[in-house]
Amino acid sequence: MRIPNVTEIERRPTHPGEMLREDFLPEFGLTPAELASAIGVSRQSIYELIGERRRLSPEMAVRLARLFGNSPEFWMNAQRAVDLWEASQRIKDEISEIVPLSTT
Amino acid sequence: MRIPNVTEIERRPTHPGEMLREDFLPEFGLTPAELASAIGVSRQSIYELIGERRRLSPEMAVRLARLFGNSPEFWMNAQRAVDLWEASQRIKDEISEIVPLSTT
DNA sequence: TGGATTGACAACCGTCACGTGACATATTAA
DNA sequence: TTAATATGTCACGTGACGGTTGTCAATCCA
Repeated sequence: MRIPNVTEIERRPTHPGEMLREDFLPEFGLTPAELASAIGVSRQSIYELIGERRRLSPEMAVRLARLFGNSPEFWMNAQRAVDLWEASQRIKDEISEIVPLSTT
Repeated sequence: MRIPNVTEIERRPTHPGEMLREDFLPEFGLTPAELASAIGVSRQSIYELIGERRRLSPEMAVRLARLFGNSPEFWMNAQRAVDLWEASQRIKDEISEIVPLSTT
């Protein structure tokens, strides 16, 4: 069974902001404002993130990983999936015109 | 033997532009200009990339993957490593002040 | 020699992460 | 109930950055 490439997935992957809002904040009993002060960013940055109006930056990944005890890569994976999905959607037409180099 | 986290690596990880310049272009016998036209971007975009003056964008990852027959994630991995390394360096002091939540 | 290619530069545009300030609406404490 | 605090959103400004277009000297090559 073939493993689908991320660019082929039909539905938009889970935004890291949703993970934060749905899983991490409830699990650790944190409000957005508390999270913000805990990792040293503005309240607005957190609200933008959990509202999925902002991408998760590498800096934010490092901060969150430090607080929650997981890896920056964990957070970046989620964002990368969204980024690639959106990029693929956006330039779908141009991609199909790129002729893959034959590896023979 | 513990596997080091990317944020702990002392030296800057390999920039995807270096991979392009050192490995892919020679291997496939492509000039930067040829690559640019093959994937539908400006010459300048490629020069900036292989000169490591620009990060590899998700769109670029999708384009390169299509041409070279590998995955967008392959290209994004390289860029992510650089991003996390640079972010960690940049906010090193602030990170050490973030108190990890006890998971007990 | 002369045309095409190369690599670098500047100018410009649009997007975006981030902080600050403000404000109406809860929520909580006295 | 009233005062203080917390919440969620909006607007604004800034700096960084990906991308294109245009230019130009240097180089390659037919």
